[in-house]
Amino acid sequence: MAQAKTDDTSSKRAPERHKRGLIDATLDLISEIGIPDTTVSLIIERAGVSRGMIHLHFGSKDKLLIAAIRAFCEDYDAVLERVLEDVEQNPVERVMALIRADLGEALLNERSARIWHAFRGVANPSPDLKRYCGTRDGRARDVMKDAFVTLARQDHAQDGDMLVRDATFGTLALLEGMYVDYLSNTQSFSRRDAERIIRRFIAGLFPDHF
Amino acid sequence: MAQAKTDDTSSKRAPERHKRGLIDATLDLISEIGIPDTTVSLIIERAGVSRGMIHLHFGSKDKLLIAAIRAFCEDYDAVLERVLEDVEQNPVERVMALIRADLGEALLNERSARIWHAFRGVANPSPDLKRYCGTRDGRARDVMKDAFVTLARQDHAQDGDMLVRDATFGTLALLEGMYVDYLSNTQSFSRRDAERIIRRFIAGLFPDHF
DNA sequence: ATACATAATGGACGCACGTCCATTAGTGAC
DNA sequence: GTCACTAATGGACGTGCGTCCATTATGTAT
Repeated sequence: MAQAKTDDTSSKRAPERHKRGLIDATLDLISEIGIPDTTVSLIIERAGVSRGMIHLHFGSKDKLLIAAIRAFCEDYDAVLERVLEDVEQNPVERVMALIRADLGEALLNERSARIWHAFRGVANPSPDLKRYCGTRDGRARDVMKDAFVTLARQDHAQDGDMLVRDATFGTLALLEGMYVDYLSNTQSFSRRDAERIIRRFIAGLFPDHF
Repeated sequence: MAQAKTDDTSSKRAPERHKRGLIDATLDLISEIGIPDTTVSLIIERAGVSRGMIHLHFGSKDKLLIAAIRAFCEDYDAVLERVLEDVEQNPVERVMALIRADLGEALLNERSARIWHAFRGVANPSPDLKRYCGTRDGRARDVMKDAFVTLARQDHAQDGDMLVRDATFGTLALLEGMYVDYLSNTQSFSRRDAERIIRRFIAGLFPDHF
Protein backbone atom coordinates (compact mmCIF):
# COMPACT_ATOMS: atom_id res chain seq x y z
CA MET A 1 0.00 0.00 0.00
CA ALA A 2 1.27 3.41 -0.92
CA GLN A 3 1.67 6.26 1.48
CA ALA A 4 -1.37 8.15 2.69
CA LYS A 5 -3.54 9.92 0.14
CA THR A 6 -3.27 13.23 1.92
CA ASP A 7 -1.76 15.75 -0.42
CA ASP A 8 1.74 16.87 0.32
CA THR A 9 2.06 20.46 -0.73
CA SER A 10 4.96 19.84 -3.09
CA SER A 11 3.11 17.40 -5.30
CA LYS A 12 1.67 18.63 -8.56
CA ARG A 13 -1.00 15.98 -8.45
CA ALA A 14 -3.18 16.63 -5.48
CA PRO A 15 -6.87 16.17 -6.21
CA GLU A 16 -8.05 16.79 -2.65
CA ARG A 17 -6.04 19.97 -2.34
CA HIS A 18 -7.32 21.18 -5.69
CA LYS A 19 -10.88 20.38 -4.78
CA ARG A 20 -10.55 22.35 -1.58
CA GLY A 21 -8.86 25.14 -3.50
CA LEU A 22 -11.79 25.36 -5.89
CA ILE A 23 -14.27 25.40 -3.01
CA ASP A 24 -12.36 28.14 -1.20
CA ALA A 25 -12.06 30.21 -4.36
CA THR A 26 -15.79 29.83 -4.94
CA LEU A 27 -16.66 30.92 -1.41
CA ASP A 28 -14.29 33.88 -1.60
CA LEU A 29 -15.79 35.06 -4.87
CA ILE A 30 -19.35 34.65 -3.62
CA SER A 31 -18.57 36.80 -0.61
CA GLU A 32 -16.94 39.44 -2.80
CA ILE A 33 -19.10 39.68 -5.90
CA GLY A 34 -22.12 37.47 -5.27
CA ILE A 35 -23.30 34.26 -6.83
CA PRO A 36 -24.57 35.60 -10.17
CA ASP A 37 -21.17 37.06 -11.04
CA THR A 38 -19.13 34.14 -9.82
CA THR A 39 -18.15 32.50 -13.10
CA VAL A 40 -16.12 29.45 -13.95
CA SER A 41 -13.37 31.61 -15.40
CA LEU A 42 -13.01 33.63 -12.19
CA ILE A 43 -13.08 30.55 -9.99
CA ILE A 44 -10.30 28.73 -11.82
CA GLU A 45 -8.24 31.89 -12.03
CA ARG A 46 -8.55 32.42 -8.28
CA ALA A 47 -7.78 28.78 -7.53
CA GLY A 48 -4.86 28.76 -9.95
CA VAL A 49 -5.95 25.68 -11.83
CA SER A 50 -6.96 24.92 -15.36
CA ARG A 51 -10.32 25.17 -17.00
CA GLY A 52 -11.20 21.50 -16.96
CA MET A 53 -10.78 21.00 -13.21
CA ILE A 54 -14.33 21.89 -12.23
CA HIS A 55 -15.82 19.37 -14.62
CA LEU A 56 -13.22 16.80 -13.63
CA HIS A 57 -13.66 17.02 -9.88
CA PHE A 58 -17.26 18.15 -9.44
CA GLY A 59 -18.99 17.36 -12.73
CA SER A 60 -20.39 20.83 -13.20
CA LYS A 61 -20.37 24.33 -11.81
CA ASP A 62 -23.69 23.76 -10.03
CA LYS A 63 -22.33 20.74 -8.22
CA LEU A 64 -19.31 22.77 -7.17
CA LEU A 65 -21.67 25.33 -5.67
CA ILE A 66 -23.43 22.64 -3.69
CA ALA A 67 -20.12 21.22 -2.51
CA ALA A 68 -19.07 24.74 -1.47
CA ILE A 69 -22.07 25.38 0.73
CA ARG A 70 -21.77 21.90 2.18
CA ALA A 71 -18.17 22.56 3.12
CA PHE A 72 -19.08 25.96 4.52
CA CYS A 73 -21.76 24.47 6.78
CA GLU A 74 -19.48 21.68 7.92
CA ASP A 75 -16.82 24.19 8.93
CA TYR A 76 -19.45 26.17 10.80
CA ASP A 77 -20.66 23.11 12.67
CA ALA A 78 -17.12 22.08 13.46
CA VAL A 79 -16.41 25.40 15.16
CA LEU A 80 -19.57 25.13 17.23
CA GLU A 81 -18.75 21.56 18.17
CA ARG A 82 -15.34 22.57 19.42
CA VAL A 83 -16.83 25.33 21.54
CA LEU A 84 -19.34 22.94 23.09
CA GLU A 85 -16.65 20.46 24.05
CA ASP A 86 -14.73 23.00 26.05
CA VAL A 87 -17.64 24.48 27.95
CA GLU A 88 -18.86 23.26 31.32
CA GLN A 89 -22.13 21.45 31.92
CA ASN A 90 -24.01 24.31 33.59
CA PRO A 91 -26.92 24.96 31.20
CA VAL A 92 -26.80 28.73 31.56
CA GLU A 93 -23.15 28.76 30.61
CA ARG A 94 -23.71 26.39 27.73
CA VAL A 95 -26.40 28.59 26.22
CA MET A 96 -24.36 31.73 26.64
CA ALA A 97 -21.26 30.05 25.22
CA LEU A 98 -23.27 29.06 22.16
CA ILE A 99 -24.54 32.59 21.71
CA ARG A 100 -21.11 34.07 22.24
CA ALA A 101 -19.65 31.66 19.70
CA ASP A 102 -22.35 32.50 17.17
CA LEU A 103 -21.66 36.20 17.60
CA GLY A 104 -17.88 35.84 17.71
CA GLU A 105 -15.57 36.88 14.91
CA ALA A 106 -14.80 33.30 13.99
CA LEU A 107 -18.39 32.69 12.86
CA LEU A 108 -19.88 36.13 12.38
CA ASN A 109 -17.67 38.05 10.01
CA GLU A 110 -18.20 39.84 6.75
CA ARG A 111 -17.19 36.92 4.61
CA SER A 112 -19.36 34.36 6.33
CA ALA A 113 -22.36 36.65 6.67
CA ARG A 114 -22.23 37.45 2.97
CA ILE A 115 -21.94 33.81 2.05
CA TRP A 116 -24.88 32.91 4.26
CA HIS A 117 -27.06 35.52 2.67
CA ALA A 118 -25.98 34.67 -0.83
CA PHE A 119 -26.85 31.02 -0.36
CA ARG A 120 -30.11 31.79 1.38
CA GLY A 121 -31.06 33.98 -1.52
CA VAL A 122 -30.71 31.25 -4.10
CA ALA A 123 -31.59 28.31 -1.88
CA ASN A 124 -35.35 28.41 -2.22
CA PRO A 125 -35.59 27.44 -5.84
CA SER A 126 -32.93 24.78 -5.32
CA PRO A 127 -33.74 21.99 -2.83
CA ASP A 128 -30.16 20.75 -2.96
CA LEU A 129 -29.01 23.94 -1.32
CA LYS A 130 -32.00 24.36 0.95
CA ARG A 131 -31.16 21.17 2.77
CA TYR A 132 -28.04 22.74 4.25
CA CYS A 133 -29.57 26.00 5.37
CA GLY A 134 -31.97 25.16 8.16
CA THR A 135 -31.70 26.97 11.44
CA ARG A 136 -34.12 24.71 13.20
CA ASP A 137 -32.08 21.59 12.76
CA GLY A 138 -28.55 21.01 13.79
CA ARG A 139 -26.51 20.72 16.93
CA ALA A 140 -26.99 24.28 18.11
CA ARG A 141 -30.72 23.87 18.36
CA ASP A 142 -30.52 20.58 20.23
CA VAL A 143 -27.95 21.78 22.73
CA MET A 144 -29.93 24.92 23.39
CA LYS A 145 -33.17 23.07 23.80
CA ASP A 146 -31.62 20.61 26.25
CA ALA A 147 -30.32 23.46 28.35
CA PHE A 148 -33.70 25.17 28.44
CA VAL A 149 -35.42 21.89 29.34
CA THR A 150 -33.12 21.56 32.32
CA LEU A 151 -33.86 25.09 33.47
CA ALA A 152 -37.62 24.72 33.00
CA ARG A 153 -37.57 21.59 35.17
CA GLN A 154 -35.59 23.31 37.86
CA ASP A 155 -38.18 26.07 37.91
CA HIS A 156 -41.11 23.65 37.95
CA ALA A 157 -42.51 25.96 35.31
CA GLN A 158 -46.07 25.37 34.24
CA ASP A 159 -46.43 24.92 30.49
CA GLY A 160 -42.73 24.15 30.36
CA ASP A 161 -43.00 22.77 26.84
CA MET A 162 -44.10 26.06 25.43
CA LEU A 163 -41.52 27.90 27.49
CA VAL A 164 -38.75 25.72 26.09
CA ARG A 165 -40.00 26.03 22.55
CA ASP A 166 -40.34 29.78 22.76
CA ALA A 167 -36.91 30.18 24.30
CA THR A 168 -35.19 27.99 21.72
CA PHE A 169 -37.04 29.34 18.73
CA GLY A 170 -36.80 32.94 19.91
CA THR A 171 -33.09 32.76 20.61
CA LEU A 172 -32.38 31.27 17.19
CA ALA A 173 -34.57 33.88 15.52
CA LEU A 174 -32.72 36.62 17.39
CA LEU A 175 -29.40 35.24 16.26
CA GLU A 176 -30.65 35.13 12.68
CA GLY A 177 -31.79 38.70 12.97
CA MET A 178 -28.40 39.72 14.29
CA TYR A 179 -26.76 38.22 11.23
CA VAL A 180 -29.00 40.25 8.98
CA ASP A 181 -28.32 43.40 10.94
CA TYR A 182 -24.61 42.74 10.94
CA LEU A 183 -24.58 42.77 7.16
CA SER A 184 -26.85 45.77 6.77
CA ASN A 185 -24.81 47.75 9.20
CA THR A 186 -21.41 46.19 9.64
CA GLN A 187 -19.43 49.09 10.98
CA SER A 188 -21.90 50.14 13.68
CA PHE A 189 -22.84 46.61 14.69
CA SER A 190 -21.94 45.77 18.27
CA ARG A 191 -21.40 42.19 19.33
CA ARG A 192 -21.72 43.26 22.95
CA ASP A 193 -25.10 44.87 22.35
CA ALA A 194 -26.28 41.85 20.42
CA GLU A 195 -25.29 39.49 23.20
CA ARG A 196 -26.94 41.67 25.84
CA ILE A 197 -30.19 41.84 23.90
CA ILE A 198 -30.37 38.09 23.50
CA ARG A 199 -29.55 37.65 27.16
CA ARG A 200 -32.35 40.01 28.09
CA PHE A 201 -34.75 37.96 25.99
CA ILE A 202 -33.79 34.76 27.77
CA ALA A 203 -33.79 36.52 31.13
CA GLY A 204 -37.41 37.45 30.53
CA LEU A 205 -38.28 33.77 30.20
CA PHE A 206 -35.95 32.43 32.90
CA PRO A 207 -35.69 35.32 35.37
CA ASP A 208 -34.08 33.21 38.08
CA HIS A 209 -31.11 32.15 35.99
CA PHE A 210 -30.05 34.99 33.70
CA MET B 1 -54.48 69.61 -22.43
CA ALA B 2 -55.21 66.00 -23.23
CA GLN B 3 -56.79 63.55 -20.87
CA ALA B 4 -54.86 62.15 -17.95
CA LYS B 5 -51.72 60.16 -18.63
CA THR B 6 -52.95 57.21 -16.60
CA ASP B 7 -53.08 54.18 -18.82
CA ASP B 8 -56.50 53.02 -19.83
CA THR B 9 -56.38 49.28 -20.23
CA SER B 10 -57.62 49.30 -23.80
CA SER B 11 -54.76 51.38 -25.11
CA LYS B 12 -51.89 49.66 -26.85
CA ARG B 13 -49.55 52.45 -25.88
CA ALA B 14 -49.25 52.49 -22.12
CA PRO B 15 -45.70 53.03 -20.96
CA GLU B 16 -46.55 53.15 -17.26
CA ARG B 17 -48.61 50.01 -17.40
CA HIS B 18 -45.85 48.23 -19.30
CA LYS B 19 -43.20 49.40 -16.85
CA ARG B 20 -45.24 48.06 -13.97
CA GLY B 21 -45.85 44.85 -15.91
CA LEU B 22 -42.14 44.35 -16.37
CA ILE B 23 -41.48 44.99 -12.69
CA ASP B 24 -44.18 42.56 -11.60
CA ALA B 25 -42.95 39.91 -13.99
CA THR B 26 -39.44 40.37 -12.66
CA LEU B 27 -40.55 40.03 -9.04
CA ASP B 28 -42.64 36.97 -9.84
CA LEU B 29 -39.76 35.26 -11.57
CA ILE B 30 -37.33 36.11 -8.80
CA SER B 31 -39.64 34.54 -6.25
CA GLU B 32 -40.06 31.44 -8.40
CA ILE B 33 -36.64 30.70 -9.87
CA GLY B 34 -34.25 33.14 -8.23
CA ILE B 35 -32.27 36.07 -9.54
CA PRO B 36 -29.55 34.20 -11.42
CA ASP B 37 -32.09 32.40 -13.63
CA THR B 38 -34.31 35.40 -14.19
CA THR B 39 -33.38 36.32 -17.77
CA VAL B 40 -34.52 39.03 -20.09
CA SER B 41 -36.25 36.47 -22.31
CA LEU B 42 -38.31 35.10 -19.43
CA ILE B 43 -39.22 38.55 -18.14
CA ILE B 44 -40.56 39.82 -21.44
CA GLU B 45 -42.39 36.56 -22.06
CA ARG B 46 -44.07 36.81 -18.65
CA ALA B 47 -44.92 40.46 -19.12
CA GLY B 48 -46.18 39.85 -22.63
CA VAL B 49 -44.12 42.58 -24.26
CA SER B 50 -41.42 42.70 -26.85
CA ARG B 51 -37.71 42.30 -26.45
CA GLY B 52 -36.78 45.95 -26.69
CA MET B 53 -39.02 47.13 -23.86
CA ILE B 54 -36.54 46.66 -21.06
CA HIS B 55 -33.92 48.73 -22.79
CA LEU B 56 -36.51 51.30 -23.79
CA HIS B 57 -38.05 51.83 -20.36
CA PHE B 58 -35.25 51.02 -17.95
CA GLY B 59 -32.04 51.26 -19.96
CA SER B 60 -30.78 47.83 -18.96
CA LYS B 61 -31.70 44.66 -17.14
CA ASP B 62 -29.73 45.75 -14.06
CA LYS B 63 -31.66 48.97 -13.81
CA LEU B 64 -34.89 47.04 -14.10
CA LEU B 65 -33.77 44.94 -11.15
CA ILE B 66 -33.14 48.06 -9.11
CA ALA B 67 -36.50 49.49 -10.08
CA ALA B 68 -38.12 46.21 -9.07
CA ILE B 69 -36.70 46.17 -5.56
CA ARG B 70 -37.52 49.83 -5.16
CA ALA B 71 -41.14 49.17 -6.10
CA PHE B 72 -41.25 46.16 -3.82
CA CYS B 73 -40.03 48.19 -0.84
CA GLU B 74 -42.42 51.03 -1.59
CA ASP B 75 -45.34 48.62 -1.62
CA TYR B 76 -44.15 47.19 1.68
CA ASP B 77 -43.90 50.61 3.27
CA ALA B 78 -47.31 51.60 1.92
CA VAL B 79 -48.95 48.63 3.62
CA LEU B 80 -47.27 49.46 6.93
CA GLU B 81 -48.26 53.08 6.61
CA ARG B 82 -51.89 52.16 6.10
CA VAL B 83 -51.84 49.97 9.19
CA LEU B 84 -50.34 52.74 11.27
CA GLU B 85 -53.00 55.22 10.23
CA ASP B 86 -55.82 53.01 11.45
CA VAL B 87 -54.33 52.10 14.80
CA GLU B 88 -54.93 54.02 18.02
CA GLN B 89 -52.34 56.08 19.82
CA ASN B 90 -51.74 53.71 22.73
CA PRO B 91 -48.04 52.78 22.35
CA VAL B 92 -48.54 49.15 23.33
CA GLU B 93 -51.21 48.74 20.69
CA ARG B 94 -49.11 50.53 18.09
CA VAL B 95 -46.16 48.22 18.61
CA MET B 96 -48.30 45.13 18.57
CA ALA B 97 -50.15 46.32 15.46
CA LEU B 98 -46.83 46.79 13.71
CA ILE B 99 -45.68 43.32 14.68
CA ARG B 100 -48.99 41.78 13.68
CA ALA B 101 -48.82 43.56 10.34
CA ASP B 102 -45.26 42.39 9.74
CA LEU B 103 -46.27 38.80 10.48
CA GLY B 104 -49.54 38.97 8.57
CA GLU B 105 -50.17 37.30 5.26
CA ALA B 106 -50.17 40.57 3.39
CA LEU B 107 -46.47 41.15 4.16
CA LEU B 108 -45.12 37.76 5.18
CA ASN B 109 -45.92 35.29 2.43
CA GLU B 110 -43.90 32.95 0.33
CA ARG B 111 -43.52 35.35 -2.56
CA SER B 112 -42.38 38.31 -0.51
CA ALA B 113 -40.11 36.30 1.76
CA ARG B 114 -38.38 34.78 -1.24
CA ILE B 115 -37.96 38.15 -2.88
CA TRP B 116 -36.52 39.64 0.31
CA HIS B 117 -33.98 36.88 0.59
CA ALA B 118 -33.07 36.95 -3.05
CA PHE B 119 -32.37 40.67 -2.92
CA ARG B 120 -30.52 40.42 0.36
CA GLY B 121 -28.33 37.78 -1.16
CA VAL B 122 -27.15 39.93 -4.01
CA ALA B 123 -27.38 43.29 -2.28
CA ASN B 124 -23.99 43.35 -0.63
CA PRO B 125 -21.86 43.60 -3.72
CA SER B 126 -24.27 46.15 -5.17
CA PRO B 127 -24.72 49.43 -3.23
CA ASP B 128 -27.64 50.41 -5.43
CA LEU B 129 -29.63 47.54 -4.00
CA LYS B 130 -28.26 47.72 -0.50
CA ARG B 131 -29.74 51.14 -0.01
CA TYR B 132 -33.25 49.72 -0.04
CA CYS B 133 -32.66 46.81 2.27
CA GLY B 134 -31.96 48.30 5.67
CA THR B 135 -33.97 47.18 8.66
CA ARG B 136 -32.66 49.88 10.90
CA ASP B 137 -34.04 52.74 8.87
CA GLY B 138 -37.56 53.29 7.82
CA ARG B 139 -40.89 54.06 9.33
CA ALA B 140 -41.28 50.84 11.27
CA ARG B 141 -38.19 51.52 13.31
CA ASP B 142 -39.14 55.09 14.13
CA VAL B 143 -42.68 54.26 15.15
CA MET B 144 -41.49 51.42 17.32
CA LYS B 145 -38.82 53.51 18.95
CA ASP B 146 -41.26 56.31 19.74
CA ALA B 147 -43.60 53.86 21.40
CA PHE B 148 -40.83 52.39 23.53
CA VAL B 149 -39.64 55.87 24.52
CA THR B 150 -43.12 56.65 25.79
CA LEU B 151 -43.25 53.46 27.81
CA ALA B 152 -39.78 53.94 29.27
CA ARG B 153 -40.73 57.42 30.44
CA GLN B 154 -43.92 56.15 32.04
CA ASP B 155 -41.86 53.59 33.94
CA HIS B 156 -39.22 56.13 34.95
CA ALA B 157 -36.81 53.44 33.92
CA GLN B 158 -33.17 54.00 34.74
CA ASP B 159 -30.94 53.74 31.70
CA GLY B 160 -34.00 54.26 29.55
CA ASP B 161 -31.91 54.95 26.48
CA MET B 162 -30.44 51.50 26.49
CA LEU B 163 -33.80 49.97 27.26
CA VAL B 164 -35.35 51.68 24.26
CA ARG B 165 -32.48 50.74 21.98
CA ASP B 166 -32.50 47.12 23.07
CA ALA B 167 -36.26 46.85 22.70
CA THR B 168 -36.29 48.39 19.22
CA PHE B 169 -33.26 46.58 17.94
CA GLY B 170 -34.27 43.28 19.49
CA THR B 171 -37.80 43.39 18.15
CA LEU B 172 -36.58 44.14 14.65
CA ALA B 173 -34.00 41.38 14.87
CA LEU B 174 -36.68 38.96 16.03
CA LEU B 175 -38.89 39.93 13.12
CA GLU B 176 -35.99 39.39 10.73
CA GLY B 177 -35.34 36.01 12.28
CA MET B 178 -38.98 35.09 11.85
CA TYR B 179 -38.76 35.87 8.14
CA VAL B 180 -35.79 33.56 7.80
CA ASP B 181 -37.54 30.83 9.71
CA TYR B 182 -40.69 31.26 7.69
CA LEU B 183 -38.81 30.50 4.51
CA SER B 184 -36.81 27.62 5.93
CA ASN B 185 -39.91 26.03 7.32
CA THR B 186 -42.97 27.48 5.64
CA GLN B 187 -45.51 24.78 6.34
CA SER B 188 -44.80 24.42 10.04
CA PHE B 189 -44.33 28.13 10.69
CA SER B 190 -46.89 29.60 13.07
CA ARG B 191 -47.71 33.28 12.99
CA ARG B 192 -49.33 32.96 16.39
CA ASP B 193 -46.20 31.45 17.92
CA ALA B 194 -44.04 34.09 16.32
CA GLU B 195 -46.18 36.90 17.68
CA ARG B 196 -46.25 35.38 21.16
CA ILE B 197 -42.47 35.01 21.22
CA ILE B 198 -41.89 38.59 20.24
CA ARG B 199 -44.44 39.71 22.81
CA ARG B 200 -42.64 37.72 25.49
CA PHE B 201 -39.39 39.44 24.54
CA ILE B 202 -40.94 42.87 24.90
CA ALA B 203 -42.76 41.82 28.06
CA GLY B 204 -39.39 40.98 29.60
CA LEU B 205 -38.27 44.57 29.03
CA PHE B 206 -41.58 46.28 29.85
CA PRO B 207 -43.21 43.91 32.34
CA ASP B 208 -45.86 46.44 33.39
CA HIS B 209 -47.28 46.90 29.91
CA PHE B 210 -47.18 43.62 28.00
C1' DA C 1 -56.61 64.26 -43.78
C1' DT C 2 -51.86 64.82 -42.79
C1' DA C 3 -47.80 65.27 -40.25
C1' DC C 4 -45.50 64.59 -36.18
C1' DA C 5 -43.82 62.39 -32.00
C1' DT C 6 -42.93 58.56 -29.58
C1' DA C 7 -44.27 53.79 -27.93
C1' DA C 8 -43.42 49.36 -29.31
C1' DT C 9 -41.47 45.67 -32.12
C1' DG C 10 -38.37 41.76 -32.99
C1' DG C 11 -34.42 40.26 -35.27
C1' DA C 12 -29.40 40.66 -35.43
C1' DC C 13 -25.12 41.19 -33.07
C1' DG C 14 -21.20 40.24 -30.34
C1' DC C 15 -19.81 38.40 -26.26
C1' DA C 16 -19.11 35.45 -22.31
C1' DC C 17 -20.79 31.56 -20.38
C1' DG C 18 -20.38 26.39 -18.98
C1' DT C 19 -19.10 22.05 -20.97
C1' DC C 20 -16.29 18.77 -22.91
C1' DC C 21 -12.40 16.15 -24.77
C1' DA C 22 -8.05 15.11 -27.15
C1' DT C 23 -3.74 15.66 -25.32
C1' DT C 24 0.08 16.06 -21.96
C1' DA C 25 2.34 15.39 -17.56
C1' DG C 26 3.11 13.20 -13.23
C1' DT C 27 3.20 9.07 -10.19
C1' DG C 28 3.71 4.49 -8.42
C1' DA C 29 4.20 -0.68 -9.72
C1' DC C 30 6.90 -4.05 -11.72
C1' DG D 1 13.39 1.85 -17.62
C1' DT D 2 8.92 0.76 -18.96
C1' DC D 3 4.23 0.53 -18.39
C1' DA D 4 -0.33 1.65 -16.87
C1' DC D 5 -3.17 4.75 -14.76
C1' DT D 6 -5.08 8.90 -13.63
C1' DA D 7 -4.61 13.99 -12.66
C1' DA D 8 -4.40 17.99 -15.08
C1' DT D 9 -4.40 20.97 -19.12
C1' DG D 10 -6.42 24.48 -22.18
C1' DG D 11 -8.52 25.36 -26.42
C1' DA D 12 -12.74 24.61 -29.13
C1' DC D 13 -17.63 24.35 -29.22
C1' DG D 14 -22.38 25.52 -29.09
C1' DT D 15 -25.65 27.97 -26.48
C1' DG D 16 -28.10 31.66 -24.59
C1' DC D 17 -27.34 35.94 -22.73
C1' DG D 18 -28.15 41.29 -22.74
C1' DT D 19 -27.97 45.11 -25.86
C1' DC D 20 -29.22 47.78 -29.57
C1' DC D 21 -31.50 49.81 -33.61
C1' DA D 22 -33.95 50.11 -38.04
C1' DT D 23 -38.60 49.61 -38.68
C1' DT D 24 -43.59 49.66 -37.72
C1' DA D 25 -47.73 50.96 -35.16
C1' DT D 26 -50.30 54.15 -32.57
C1' DG D 27 -52.18 58.15 -30.72
C1' DT D 28 -52.19 63.52 -30.98
C1' DA D 29 -52.08 68.09 -32.80
C1' DT D 30 -52.89 70.95 -36.65
